[in-house]
Formats: sequence, structure tokens, C-alpha cells
Amino acid sequence: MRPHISLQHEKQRKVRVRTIVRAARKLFLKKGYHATTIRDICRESGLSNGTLYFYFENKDALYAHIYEECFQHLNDMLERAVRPDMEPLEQIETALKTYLRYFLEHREMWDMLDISYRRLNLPAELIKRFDEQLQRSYRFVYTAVEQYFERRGLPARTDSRELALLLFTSIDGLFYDLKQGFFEDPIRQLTLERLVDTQINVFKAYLIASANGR
Amino acid sequence: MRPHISLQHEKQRKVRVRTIVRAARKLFLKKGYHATTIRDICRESGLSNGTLYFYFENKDALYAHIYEECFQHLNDMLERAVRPDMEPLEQIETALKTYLRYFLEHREMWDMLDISYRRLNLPAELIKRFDEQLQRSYRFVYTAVEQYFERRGLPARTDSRELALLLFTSIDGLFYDLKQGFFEDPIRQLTLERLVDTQINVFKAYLIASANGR
Amino acid sequence: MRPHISLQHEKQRKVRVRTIVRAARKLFLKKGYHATTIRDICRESGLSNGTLYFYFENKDALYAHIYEECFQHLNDMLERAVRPDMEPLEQIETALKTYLRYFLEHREMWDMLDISYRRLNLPAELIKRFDEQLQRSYRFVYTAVEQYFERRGLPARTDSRELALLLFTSIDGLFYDLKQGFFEDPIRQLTLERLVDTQINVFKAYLIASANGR
Amino acid sequence: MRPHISLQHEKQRKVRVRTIVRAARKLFLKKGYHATTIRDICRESGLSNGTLYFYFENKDALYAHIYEECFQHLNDMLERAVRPDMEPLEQIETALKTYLRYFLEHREMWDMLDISYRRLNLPAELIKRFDEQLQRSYRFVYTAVEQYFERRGLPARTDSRELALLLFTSIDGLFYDLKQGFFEDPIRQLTLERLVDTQINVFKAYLIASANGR
DNA sequence: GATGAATGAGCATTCATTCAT
DNA sequence: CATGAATGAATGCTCATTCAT
Repeated sequence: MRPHISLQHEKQRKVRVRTIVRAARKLFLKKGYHATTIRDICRESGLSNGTLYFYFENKDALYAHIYEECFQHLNDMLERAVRPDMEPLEQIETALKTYLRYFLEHREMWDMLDISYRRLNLPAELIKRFDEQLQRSYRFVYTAVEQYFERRGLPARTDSRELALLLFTSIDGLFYDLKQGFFEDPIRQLTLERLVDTQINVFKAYLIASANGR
Repeated sequence: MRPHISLQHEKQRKVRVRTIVRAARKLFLKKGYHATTIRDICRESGLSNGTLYFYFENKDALYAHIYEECFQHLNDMLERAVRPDMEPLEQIETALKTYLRYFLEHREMWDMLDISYRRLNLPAELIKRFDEQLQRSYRFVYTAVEQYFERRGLPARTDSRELALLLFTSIDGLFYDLKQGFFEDPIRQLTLERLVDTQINVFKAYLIASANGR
Repeated sequence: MRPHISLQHEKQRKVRVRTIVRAARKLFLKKGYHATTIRDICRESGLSNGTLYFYFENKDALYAHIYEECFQHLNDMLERAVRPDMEPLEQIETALKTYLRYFLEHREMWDMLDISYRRLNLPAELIKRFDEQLQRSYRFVYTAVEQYFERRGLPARTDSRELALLLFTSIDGLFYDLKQGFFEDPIRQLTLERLVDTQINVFKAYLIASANGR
Repeated sequence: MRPHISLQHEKQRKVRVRTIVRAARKLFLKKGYHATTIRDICRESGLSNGTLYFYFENKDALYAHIYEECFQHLNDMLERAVRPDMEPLEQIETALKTYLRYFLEHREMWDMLDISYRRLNLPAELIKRFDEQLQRSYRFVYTAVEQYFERRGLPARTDSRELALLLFTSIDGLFYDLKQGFFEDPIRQLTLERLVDTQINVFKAYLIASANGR
């Protein structure tokens, strides 16, 4: 009827949602899911207690919204960076470095993904959606490694999956442990890029060697 | 005076503590620290609400007890397995495989360690103790890699730390992602040992190459 | 912006606070601080458990609020009644009779003041504030007695403090013991005013005698 | 049957009771009735939790025992000090000074009496017993004042009760307020005896004047 | 007699969520 | 749409009391 007003509304709504999401993510990360109260989030957003419930069904839904957004963001970055016309090795390197960039530039999003969504009693449907997003992220490395072996005319199917897996998880492990605070601060900031570089080189060397070796 | 009775008591006490610890660990892992209530733990242990407080000062203390126990266990296993008279490469391989064994045989303990104790507002003294245990675990790989380079007459100090770090974190990442449920079940169980093996080989190849290369 | 609504709210808030305070005071007096539960107070006020915490930070804060209110009330009454232009003897008599009136008309407030706030582990800042209020009450008699001696050209400084003290404490003792239930009911109500009168006369006689005597 | 053993037992029992009572009184006074736990008392007495219940039915009974003991002690002191053959004025003075001595030398007992036993939901029978003890204490001053008026051939019955009352309560008030911490420390310790003296003199003067005046 | 482990009702307080205004 | 007062179930924890040993 009054599309003009409706558009206005839609825009306002999005602004509000952004405000809430930003506040909530900040707090979830600082204090964890349970220690963050709806009150906290509302205070941080400058909204009243009840208003939040106009934009999100409940605390879990808000959490899920943020969680999905983070995944989306990572996958969008990967999609844009990893072009199908690149060489497989370049694809792999690009994927992992993009992942590093995501970690460095959107740390709060990466951290978000780590809080296992399986612990939160989310509805099964949501869990499934998250799982799919996750697989999407992994696929970028999987397919690149597979292409690499394919182009070399190697059948080793499991091998390629295995290596893709290890590639990804080794970088993940680096980030995880960093987050847990398992290395001293000095090392941490100085060489994260170098560490990822080395890790990539270790694998590249192995890939080339194993491709040649056969 | 009456050592018999005292011993009885001591034994009983230990049995109770074990019962509580087992129940608590199970629940902490299933539902996370915050979502696990004292009532849950007591119900699971078959004890009344107040009894738990006879054995543990409070929820945090119970959590800390379990956490430390897990660390202790891992470090004890590493200590027993990694002998100083082994070849450095053997030490490395043994350390990582012991870590794998710990993960496979005492999964619930490994999982426990992952719940970052930094998020829990534990007393500073406890955090410090946990940090030390953690460093102890890492040391097993550090020192082995360092020895390897030393014996080859290579000075590259940071290099060795860097590689030790990557070795450890890459295995950690494997376990982390497995825990988060990032691979499909079939693959998971069949090849975890093989994955770790491959990961170790990847690094061994790099180590040998980099030692030779110089 | 919308002062109308804001005023409404403010008024409603005050009404609620009054309801809670009345209920709490009643119960604190009947059962003492510790034996009075938040549940009791909420039931008595017709509120739900959580609502109280919307108006008072916690049990101690509620207690402190009531306590201070009682002091305030007494001191306000004294301030209004004891005019600086009165004769010292009249000031003294007025102060003590005002105190009696406070006791008779606002018994529940007087009783409140008796529950020593020092036993309650209140924050130091609160204790200090209460101490000041207390001194304010005493000052009314102190200064009057001092004026009396001054006007008579007597230096006896400690004497005047001493007598002021005894004046006040003797009335206090009367009230205390009455409260403890140390006299039989019949006497209690019939002659409290007369008792205070006699007490005042006893002191007046001594004051005059001691002033003349020197 | 075996009176010897029975006597032993009886003695042991009394020792235990004393130990418990001393510990309990100390704690009740330091922390108040509610904040003192049975555990506290047992720890202080060096006994186990259950043993206390062999000597006292429950926490209230223990409290009541102590309370009565304090009263008993005061009345015994008064009985011994106030001889019927003394002059009435001497009797009065002796009674009040004995009361002061009790306060100074057995402060912990006097303090005990102040915690109103009416708040504690004790059985009615106990309350009655305490009331009687209380009346006994007052009687020492009552009768002396009455004798004083009688000997002077004055009928003024209520007058004598009134004055006796005021005598007692004024001293009581002094002690109460002192306990509540209503005066600064310096005054407190230096002149308590003098304050009581003055208070007694004030009354003596009034007594003599009122006896002469009629 | 003595012990101390066990009990469970009860406490102050928090917090996601609702709903009248 | 927005508010914020109200709700009440739930939480970690305490403690008087009991009872098997």
C-alpha cells in the first residue's frame, strides 16, 4: 500500500538489527555466551529490554544470527579470492591466506565461530545450516588439492582429501591455540603471518615431493 | 591412633571424589561449564545437593580439580613415553603419537582441556598453575626439535621453535576440528591414526630437507 | 520529552518503594534482620521475588534505606521542634519530649534504629553515614546543655557533656527496656509520658542545683 | 550401680558443657546469633559436629542455656552484694554499682542479655523463665527504693516504683548506648565509673529532696 | 560416647522473557 | 514501535540436624 513507508521501515529495521548485532557480538566474545545477559546487550545498544525481542525471537536466535553472519562473511571472502582459473597450488595458497586475513582483520568473527554451536541446544535445523556453511569453507581447499592431483594424473583420491584436511586443520590449530593463549605474546604478533607461510611451505614441499615421487 | 578407620575414611573419600569427578566431567563436556548445574552433577552422582560441598569448596574448585587432573594425566603419559635417550626424531614422533593415544583413549580428558579456562574467571593463581602445565606439555616437542637441530650443528633457534609450534598446533587443530564435528563420522574413526601419521611424515620430510638443505 | 509519562513513572516508583519499605520494616522488626527473608518481604508486599530487586540493589541496601529514613525522620522532627531561640532548659525539655513523641508515634522507626547496624557487615561508607546521623541526634541535647552552662558563666565543659550524655541515655534506656519487654504491659502504656517527665525533672533539679551550687 | 563411674561421667559432662558454652558465647557475641553456625561452635570447642547434639538439644537450647546462665550470674552477684541490713540508700547504690561491676567484669555476659530473647522463637516456657529472672534483677532496686520511702513514712507507692524503674533504666541506657558504639572511645573507657556515679548522685539528690520536700 | 558424612530445605540473587501502557 | 516494570523458575551455596559406624 505505502511502499515508501515500508521501505523506510525496512531500512530502520536493518539499522537496529546492526546495532544489536554489533553490541551482542562484542559482549558474547568478551564474556562468553552465558555470562552475557540480554540486559547487557540492550544497555550496550541503547535500547530497552523489550525492544530487542521485537527484532530477535530470543537470545539463541540472536546468537544464531551472528554465528551465521560470520560464516557467511568468511565464505564470501573465500569465494571472491579463490578464482577457479587459478593454478591449484595458487588456489590453495590463496585460500589459506584469505583465511589468515579473515582471522587478522575480523578476529571477532573468527572467534565467534569457535564457540561450538553444538553446545547451545539450538534447533536441529540451525545446526544443519551451520554444518553446511562449514563444509562450504572446507571445500575451497578440498577442491584445489583434488584438482592438483587430477592435473598430475594421479588417482589418489583419499590422499588428496587427507592432505586438504590436514592443511586446513593445521592452520585452524594455529589459530585455536593462539586464541587459547598458548604462546607467549611476543611470538604471537610478530610471526603469525610467517608461521602460516611456513606451514603452507611445509605442505607445498610435501605435495610437490609426493606428486613427483609417484 | 586408629589408622584402620582413618584409612577406611580416606579410601571412602577418594571413591566419592572419583564419583563426583566422573559425573561432573561428563556433564561439563556435554553441556559446558555454565549450563551444568550443581544439581545436575549431584543427581548424576547420586548424591544430595549439599554433599558435593563436603568434597569440593565450590563449582569452580571442582572444575579446576578436573582440569588439572587432565593436564597431569597427559603430562605423565608424555613423561613416561618420551625418553631422553631416544633420537630426536623418535622423540618427536613418540610425543605426538602419545598425544594421539591420550586423545583416543582419554577423549573426555582431552576435550576438557579445550574449554578455555581463561573465560571462567578462575582465581589468578589457578590460571598460572594451568599455564605452567600447558607449557610442560609443549616442552616435549620443543626440546626434541631443538635437539635435532643442535645435533646437526645448526644454530637456527627461532626456526626450531617455529617448527615445534607448528607440529603441535597442527595436531591440535586436527583434534579441535574433529571435536567441533567438522568431518563426517566415517572418515573420522578410520583414519585418525593415519592422518596423524601423515602429518608427522609431512613434518619429518620438511625437517630432514631443511637440515640437509643448509 | 514526555514529562507526563515520566512523572507517572516516578510516582509509581515511589509508591512501590513505599510498599516494600513498609513491608520490610514490619518484618525486620518482628523477626530481625536475618530471620526475615526476601521472600517474606515480597509476599508481604504482594510482589514477585524478582521485582524487589528492581527497586533495591539487595537486602542490605533495602535495610540501609529504611535505617537511614528512620534517622532522617527523627532528626527532622528534632530540627523542627528545637528552636535556637528557646531557653536552654526549654530546648532540653523539648528535645527529649520530641524524642518521646517520635517513640510513641513512630515506634516502628525507633525500634528499627535499635538493631545495631554495626553487626550487619554493611559497607564502611554506610556505617559512617549512620554514625553521622546519630551524632546529629545527640547534638540537640549536647548543645542545649552546653548553652545552659555557658549562660550561667560556668566553664565546666566535661560536666555538660557528661550530663547531656546521661540525659539522653537515661531516656534511651527507658525505651530500650520497654522494648525488651522488661515492665509489665499495664504500667508501660499508662505512665511512659509521666516517666519521661519525671526523668526530665530529676535532671532539671540537678542542673539547677549544680548551677546554683557553684 | 556404679556411682563411681557415674560421677566421673557427670564431671566429664560438665567440662564438655563448659567448653561448648564458652565457645558459643564468644561466637554469639562476636557474630550474632544467626551468623554463628553450629560448625563454628564445634570447631572452636574442638568437638565434632554431632557431639554438640549430645549435650544440647539444638542451637536454640544452647543459646537459652547461655542466656539463663548470664542472668543467674548477675542475680547471684546482686544477692551476695545487697544485704537486707543495709540502709536503703546504700542498698540502691550497692545494687547499681554491682550492676556496673558485672558489666565491667563480665561484659560478655551483659552483652548476651541484650540480644532480645523474644526475637528467637523460643518456647513460651523459656520466655517465661527469662522474664522471671529479669524481674528478680529489678527487684533489688525496687525493694530498696520502697524501703526508703517506707522508713520515711511516705505512702507514695507508684512514686517509688517509678523512681526505681528510672534508676535502673538510666544505667541500662548508658550500657546499651555504649555497646551500640554511640560515644567515642576515649570517653567510654575513662569515665564509665564516673558516669554511673554521677547518675547515682543525680537520683540520690532527687530522692533526698523529694523525701524532704513532702 | 564420639564422629563426620550425608541430607535437603532454604537463602539471596539473577535473568530470559512477557505484556500493559 | 518502544518501553521498562513484572515475573518466577532456576542457580550456587549454606547450615541445622540426623545417623550409621
